[in-house]
Amino acid sequence: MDGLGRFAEPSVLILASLADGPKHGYALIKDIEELAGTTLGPGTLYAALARLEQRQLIEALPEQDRRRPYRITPAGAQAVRSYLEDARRVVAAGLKRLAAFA
Amino acid sequence: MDGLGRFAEPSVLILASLADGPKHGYALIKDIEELAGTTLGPGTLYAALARLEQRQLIEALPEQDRRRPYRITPAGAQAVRSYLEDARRVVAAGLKRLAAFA
DNA sequence: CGGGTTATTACGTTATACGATATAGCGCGT
DNA sequence: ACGCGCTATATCGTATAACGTAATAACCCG
Repeated sequence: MDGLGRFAEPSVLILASLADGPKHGYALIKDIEELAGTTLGPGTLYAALARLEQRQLIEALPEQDRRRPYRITPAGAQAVRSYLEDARRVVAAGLKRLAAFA
Repeated sequence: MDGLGRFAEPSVLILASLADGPKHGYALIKDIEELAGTTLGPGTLYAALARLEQRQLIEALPEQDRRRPYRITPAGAQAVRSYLEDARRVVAAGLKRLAAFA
């Protein structure tokens, strides 16, 4: 393992993935692999989904086949947008400092 | 409180702050407030410092006055750099999706 | 009808974030 | 001299969450 993990806050990755359109759990795992290069285990993913639904940042859609799709809510989109904008600033500031680092 | 926290992984913020030059704990709190707009409590900060030192991503310098300064190691710089570069990609991808979101 | 893929749920361990609290030296005004 | 607020660090407890593993089951294809 590296010193630090990678950037992989599951809830953020899930919301970002759902901005694309509704997806069910398994599809999220696959999409996030492409989006972020991280594979979320089922424990991580479904626990995070439950928390996000509880906070009303996502909402469940009617089950189809064996799939439980989720959709991002306006509150969820808002939350992830401000998170990502904040992150962009911090990441830029951090990289700038590192560039100057001997 | 917002739905999600802000982007604030203490260890990343600490390493980014130390890229500027060695600092002791209290100075880190102040610097990170400006860098990221987050105030780390003492519990968060000193615990994170201990973990980072244990992983040799930072190293302690001799105590001066009542201050215990830390310096980032090459391994620490490397770790935070790859973390931030990864984060930059993911954040950009996420914001792109959100921009297309109705 | 058997094996791999899709899909979800449940469980246990470990890490960590974070607030609260404790301690103490220091500088300054009165 | 006294108290107050700021600097500075340490420690404890709790709640949350990440994550691996395993269990379950339906589906498709050969």
